[in-house]
Amino acid sequence: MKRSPLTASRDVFAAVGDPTRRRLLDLLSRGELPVRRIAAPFAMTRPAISQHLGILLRARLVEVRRDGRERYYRLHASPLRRIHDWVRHYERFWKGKLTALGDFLDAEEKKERRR
Amino acid sequence: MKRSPLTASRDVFAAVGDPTRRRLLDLLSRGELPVRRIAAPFAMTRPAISQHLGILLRARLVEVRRDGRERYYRLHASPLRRIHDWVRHYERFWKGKLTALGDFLDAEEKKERRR
DNA sequence: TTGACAGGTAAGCATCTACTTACCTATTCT
DNA sequence: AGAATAGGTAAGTAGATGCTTACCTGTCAA
Repeated sequence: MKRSPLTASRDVFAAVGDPTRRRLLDLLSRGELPVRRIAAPFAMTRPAISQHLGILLRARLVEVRRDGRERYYRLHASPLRRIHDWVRHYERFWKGKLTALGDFLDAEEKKERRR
Repeated sequence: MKRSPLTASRDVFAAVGDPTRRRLLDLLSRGELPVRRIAAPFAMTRPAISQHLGILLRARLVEVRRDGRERYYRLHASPLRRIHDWVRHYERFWKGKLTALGDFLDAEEKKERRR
């Protein structure tokens, strides 16, 4: 699978694949914040946070609002819907409702393969 | 955020962050398959697929069963629950139910900050 | 207007990642 | 037994990632 240099910037899955960025979203789910405030609880420099925010921005997971010299970032959760929908497909598997059917299908497929 | 060399191996989010691995899970959701069958539809060599399966295995997203010289991989969806739970937390945001409250909280926080 | 603050951005670096090819072991088929 | 098949694993590589420091612009306050 080709991965252009900006994959994580666009792909919600990749964007959320990083634990720091997940923490950022969690933090922003409490309400909008200026960068300085966002960066404070993290053990990394502000530019690093800025870069993570840039990735979240390009994945449309956050929005910015300028106010004087500050930039307030706020959560924009809707792209997470894509992940939600994808995972939801698998819900039936871990809920066990499909175990029997799954096994049945597996067996059927094995028969198929033998032909 | 420190990332040991095997991060993706353990972290479900990272494991699922890769599009190829997502496709693998989708494929396996139809039933178990031997590696050769799994690799067929992918435009990449079998060892590459083997490595991806290794990562999914360490993330406990798949299980293997040996049968002669073949190894049947099958989906083990339950770790996806973690992602589901995490995303579900944000559901209320994109459903818009919290927009008004969100704005209210933002406003409150701004007042707070001004003090 | 000069300095301090907010924050984006470039350059550089160490490491990780997603592949490849080459090779090895276990099993089955003749 | 010997060849073919299934598939794991090592080593190498190009490029992506996650940081850092250095620097720049825009805004506010004295």
